[in-house]
Amino acid sequence: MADAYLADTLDPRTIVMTVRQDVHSAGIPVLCQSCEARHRGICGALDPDQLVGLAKTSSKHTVEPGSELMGDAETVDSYSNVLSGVVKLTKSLSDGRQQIVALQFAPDFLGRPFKVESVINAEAATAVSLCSFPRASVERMMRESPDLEHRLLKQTLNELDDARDWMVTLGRKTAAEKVASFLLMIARNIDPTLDPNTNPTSFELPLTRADIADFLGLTIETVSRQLTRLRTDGVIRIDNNRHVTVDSLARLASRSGA
Amino acid sequence: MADAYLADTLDPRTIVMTVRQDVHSAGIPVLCQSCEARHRGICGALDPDQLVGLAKTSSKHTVEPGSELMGDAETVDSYSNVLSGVVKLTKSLSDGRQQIVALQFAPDFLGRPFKVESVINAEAATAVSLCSFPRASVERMMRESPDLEHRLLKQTLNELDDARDWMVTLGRKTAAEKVASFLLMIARNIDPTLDPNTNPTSFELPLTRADIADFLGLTIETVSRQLTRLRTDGVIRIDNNRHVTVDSLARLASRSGA
DNA sequence: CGATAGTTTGACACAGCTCAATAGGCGTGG
DNA sequence: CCACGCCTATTGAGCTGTGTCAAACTATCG
Repeated sequence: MADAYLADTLDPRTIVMTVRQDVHSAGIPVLCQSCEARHRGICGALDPDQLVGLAKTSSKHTVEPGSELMGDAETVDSYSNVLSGVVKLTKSLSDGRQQIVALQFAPDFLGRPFKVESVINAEAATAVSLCSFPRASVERMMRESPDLEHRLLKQTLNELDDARDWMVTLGRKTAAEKVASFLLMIARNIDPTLDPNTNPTSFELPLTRADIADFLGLTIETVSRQLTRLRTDGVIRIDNNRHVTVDSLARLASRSGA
Repeated sequence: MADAYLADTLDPRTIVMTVRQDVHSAGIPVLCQSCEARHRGICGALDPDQLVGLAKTSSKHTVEPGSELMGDAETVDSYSNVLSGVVKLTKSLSDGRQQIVALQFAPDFLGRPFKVESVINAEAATAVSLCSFPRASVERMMRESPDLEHRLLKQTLNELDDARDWMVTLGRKTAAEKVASFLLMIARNIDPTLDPNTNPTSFELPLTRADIADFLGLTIETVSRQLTRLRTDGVIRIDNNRHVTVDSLARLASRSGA
């Protein structure tokens, strides 16, 4: 969580270009140059000048799995982009029952604008690297750049679509279908370019069994039983509890209820 | 879903005002004057000139319970504001299992911008009155008025919060808690000014038992049993299957698991 | 190599589902 | 005004998928 951000922006390469507003990486802070969020994420809405401004107060850092990123009922004082890893957003009932309401992957924007208090918990599911901005900077940028708000609206609409898709999974699918849906969703998010016909695929599960249960509205035991069922039926292979190989995505999809 | 919208906007009263950009209802189309959406909804983002422009192509109309407002995989060519009544948004699995993923009340904006196809179904749960705009008009307004997009972002963020709250209900609550949560949610949405201490409260259920079941991820029978249980326990009273009276909202809330 | 955290497996219980019958609300027509 | 039929809601009886509790297994790491 160091604040060594000025170092990067003072790098000589930052000011290599002479022509302003040039084609591509002209005038772009080094901090941002190889950043995925600049292309697919919300930073893509900013021009080089704005990026330089934002980069002055932003910082990259990496956190351990399990770290709290945003506490329930805590005041939110910064926003972040997820650069790598997986963040889980959770909500809890007073008696401790928990539900994961979303997973965030790179280059998602993390934080809830226009609300001082958050009733959601954000926690690193895996090792996560983030690029964080002070709340005030983001809100100023948003006022200056309608395109930034536009991108945020688009991401929010996508998250809303995802949330509603997941509501169907939670409300209407069987345990077996839930687990298959989960694996499918992970496969697609870990490798967004994944072609349904590209078989086999393999990936690391970013969540423990307990997390998967909290995401699917099931118990650990039921998740485990359904995974072994998929394994014994030859739909997936599992190594080291975390590494999953799917021979036929279509076969997995046919078990997901969609 | 008739296209008789010009009738209203040609009404002479529409062009009564002479002073432009004036304090309050100056220059505001009659169509909009007593419209809740102009105050609490997204139309509040528009100045009188813009309102006049939008009103030219907009139309109020009323539909019967059960009418489809937006078909699965149908091309969306208009957006609407809900002026009264309740719209249910549903999603279905291929074998017919259904989940209601949201209810929309006045003055919600109805439609999914930036996507030509919708994978969601919208259906009138009660009699519904709408104010509809051609897709193109709304999108032009959005480009012209960042504040409009800002309001849309805010509504979308609220809907996302609602969806995630409901995910907890679907994934982690018992049948009894689900039904109590549902009644509480309806009570709050029918009368948004509802003070938790204002007792008793009473309202019409906008949904059939089947709809409630689809919203809660339960069966009709379970919903019915839980309602009778709440009734025999004296938490609610039910007349004519639809009219519910809650003597103590706090007592209902304590059964909702929140 | 033991300790710890995560996972799997088994036996059993129970919440909620299924199927079936009954009851109530409401409009239509006699 | 009642009789009928239709649709919706309730109630009952039994079943089953998923939860609960407990024990065994496995991976990882000091």
